[in-house]
Amino acid sequence: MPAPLYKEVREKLLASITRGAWPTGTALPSEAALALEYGVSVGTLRKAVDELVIEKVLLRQQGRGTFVAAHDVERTLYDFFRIRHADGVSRFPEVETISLRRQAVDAETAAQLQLPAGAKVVRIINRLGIAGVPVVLDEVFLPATRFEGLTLEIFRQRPDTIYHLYQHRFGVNVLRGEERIRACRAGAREARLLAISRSAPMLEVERLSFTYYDVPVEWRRSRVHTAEHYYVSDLG
Amino acid sequence: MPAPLYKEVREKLLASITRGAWPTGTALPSEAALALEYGVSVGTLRKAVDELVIEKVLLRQQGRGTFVAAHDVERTLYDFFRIRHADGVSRFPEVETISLRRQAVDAETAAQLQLPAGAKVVRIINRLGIAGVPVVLDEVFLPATRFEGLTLEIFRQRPDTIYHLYQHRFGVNVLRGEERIRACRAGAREARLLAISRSAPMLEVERLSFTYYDVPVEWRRSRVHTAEHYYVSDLG
DNA sequence: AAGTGGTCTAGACCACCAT
DNA sequence: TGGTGGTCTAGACCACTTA
Repeated sequence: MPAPLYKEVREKLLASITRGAWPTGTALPSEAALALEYGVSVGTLRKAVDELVIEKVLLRQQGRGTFVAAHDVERTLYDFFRIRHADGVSRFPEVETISLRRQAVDAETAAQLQLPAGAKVVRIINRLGIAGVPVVLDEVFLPATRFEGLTLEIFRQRPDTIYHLYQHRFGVNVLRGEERIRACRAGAREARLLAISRSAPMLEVERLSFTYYDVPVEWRRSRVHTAEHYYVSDLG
Repeated sequence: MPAPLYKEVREKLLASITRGAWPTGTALPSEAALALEYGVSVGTLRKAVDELVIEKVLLRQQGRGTFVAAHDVERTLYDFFRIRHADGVSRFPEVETISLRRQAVDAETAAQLQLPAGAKVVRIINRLGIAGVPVVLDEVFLPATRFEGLTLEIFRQRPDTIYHLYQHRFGVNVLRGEERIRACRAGAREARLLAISRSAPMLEVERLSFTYYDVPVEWRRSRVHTAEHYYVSDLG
């Protein structure tokens, strides 16, 4: 047999989830019911669910059920925001959206997002502050086809995190990302918007984010002023 | 019952491993034998081993056995070396050890390594090159008591990686690390040893590494020149 | 009390490795 | 061929949540 049974079950579950069989935040049928439906034992069904829980596609709660995971503040703060104040405390940043507009994709972004030349992207510029101090300048690129109808108004008035907005409004579930970091100098724009001196050393962080099946859905380039902050990364 | 049975079995296994019951690289008794010894079912024993495999304390090989994991080049390259050439290819760095000496610990390092004031540390300075180009200047601090007998000779003549040396010569198994990254400017030393201009922007990477039970065993501060290289990090 | 996920068991069979 | 880990099953019982 090429693939183990629990891998096949995992695939069926994932297919159902991406198809929208169970909307974000709702409960799946019980493990016993799913095992019966797929014609496998509960143990095998659980092994399939285990994997999706590790990938944060599903969320188990003892006594309550198994749910399609929803992006919330904790997920964003712990998994997708790697900047800490020098005191070590993890705080949620204040996001101030400066602009949002649609434009033709540039070559670099097209390559990262696997878009054809000439495709349209939504470009959003944000300034992030921590405890009132401006620290990050963000440039976000989204494939326009996946985010039709996204306006500055909607982006600014989201009640929760950016990735929660992607998920509940556009059905785009960001599961993981890859970041590349270089040192750079502040340019005129960073100096002005972050109130720092030109040519101050900064981090340039590029992020490519993926949804189900490793499809890229967001490309961003951030510049981080690390005088009173740092970027954290776990090894091992 | 406070802790599940498989957690207790995990603890017993980990205790035996740290006690040195099975030297690094050797095989444990079979799962059936261990289950019998601990008085649990094979399923429960496997669940305990599963966790230690995820933590990379143990290594399973179908048909051969379960082994105490040994640090090798792949582990170092994929888990503990986050610098890539701009072309995206992952290459193993050339390490050139510039100095090794013992000295009294400074306040910062003492706090990180949880050492008392006045304790001795081994301080090692390395220059790392990628494809012949010097890229990183490393300052490594080790608690002297754990690394008695470590000399420049031994450090330079290790056959394998630095963490493999720690493991097989001093019984120190590095399992995970935490890194903090800031932007900085090259100083006189970086400019001289990496052949770059003074005040060029660089990354300052601080790493605290841990062994079993989250005990810190190594503290290092690196400066990385990112003109032709970048640092990678995975999110999610 | 009923329903959910979490733990644990005992055993069968398969895939792989060494000899 | 014999021993190892990998998969899969069927069922019992426990812990937790909700009503």
